[in-house]
Amino acid sequence: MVNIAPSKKQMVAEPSTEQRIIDAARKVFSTKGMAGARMQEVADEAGINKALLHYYFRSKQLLFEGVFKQSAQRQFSCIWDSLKQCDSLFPAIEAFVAAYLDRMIEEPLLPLFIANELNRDPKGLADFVDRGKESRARFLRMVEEARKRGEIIDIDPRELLVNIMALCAHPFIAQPMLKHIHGITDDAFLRMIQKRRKTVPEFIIRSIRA
Amino acid sequence: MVNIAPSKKQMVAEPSTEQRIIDAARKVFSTKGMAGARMQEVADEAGINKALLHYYFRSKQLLFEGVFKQSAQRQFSCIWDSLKQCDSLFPAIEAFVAAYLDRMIEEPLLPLFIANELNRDPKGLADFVDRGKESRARFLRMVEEARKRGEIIDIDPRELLVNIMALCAHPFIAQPMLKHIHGITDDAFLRMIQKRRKTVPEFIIRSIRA
DNA sequence: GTCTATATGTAGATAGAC
DNA sequence: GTCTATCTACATATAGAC
Repeated sequence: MVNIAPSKKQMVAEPSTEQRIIDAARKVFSTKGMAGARMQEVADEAGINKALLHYYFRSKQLLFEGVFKQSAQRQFSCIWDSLKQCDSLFPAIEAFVAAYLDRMIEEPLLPLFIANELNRDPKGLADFVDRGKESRARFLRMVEEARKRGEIIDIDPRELLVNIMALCAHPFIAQPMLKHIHGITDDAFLRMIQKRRKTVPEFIIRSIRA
Repeated sequence: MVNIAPSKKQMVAEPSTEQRIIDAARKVFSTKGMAGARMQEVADEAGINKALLHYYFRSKQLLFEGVFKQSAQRQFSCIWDSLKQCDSLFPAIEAFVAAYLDRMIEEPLLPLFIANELNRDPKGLADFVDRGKESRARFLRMVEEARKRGEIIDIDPRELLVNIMALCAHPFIAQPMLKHIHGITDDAFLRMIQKRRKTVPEFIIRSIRA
């Protein structure tokens, strides 16, 4: 009797077919985009065939939406929820940057993916973007109040927010260019991002502190 | 005799067919990407038919490369040439940002386009990216020397360069999101970018000045 | 140079056996 | 649930008339 852990329905086991499909699709759609992705490639990546893809998700469009909406939702909630416990500006900036970078480390291709999707169909993601509405408004108020109290210089709160997001997201969007220019590996890139968890908030706060 | 300016080979005239194709292709490829673009759409946009596209450019791939390499080359030379007359850091940053933003105003979809292309084929653009090699090295030295002279704080020159490019490029990459979030028009977006020609260098210099 | 008509390849989707 | 084989649609590309 060798089999000491019989059919307990995958206690240690490999992920389900559906999960394998989702993971494969995320990978392929992220690198190739919706139009460039091929169902055949998703199937190969998942170790199954095309027909089974259509059995689980009726069409390419539905597969895409399923995968993408899940990622986008997680993205926006991670980022904006990070502000909920903060009530002064500088800690809020630190928390926001940390949450943003941590999330991107999980899914480095997502920013480019989202940018493309929004470019292709600006209305399509309105729901997800709006999900963070209150947190964003609250952040803008925090900036405005800090400005009135004379803690920071005179800056348009929306412009500050754009700058923060730029400093977080752009290294990932330009990742291949950075790797080429600086001749670095995936590993060195990750270390650079880890450093930025500290340097980006410093950079921002230095430039707005009164 | 009404025709006072006869066949002087298009003095005022409309652009050549080839130029119309290039303009149309740039527009379609920029918005849809290589994979999502359709030759039929390029033809419609140029006011001709598909067969004529293949007469001028043998294949979709060649059309894409022609249009894209032209844009990318112009992009990198515009940006890096702006540094040539500068020999101190702060004016160099101002010139760089201005050149970057001006170029992007000309072709707002280009940053996203380049990011996608580099993601799809990291080797493909090596030549263009390397075109700015000396200017980039020179900029990094300027940062290093300013640091040694105590004019700026202790910062990794490459990280500073990433931050500058992020603050320039990202608003264009995230343009649809910004438009949605802030509920602004194309016109208001352009005004925001014009403001950034001034505010971005200020933002950067404030954060690095010793 | 510009067109209409057509050939060729390929990707998404389905049918049906196991 | 998973497979093989096939259908259908469409996009690139070509042939050939004008």
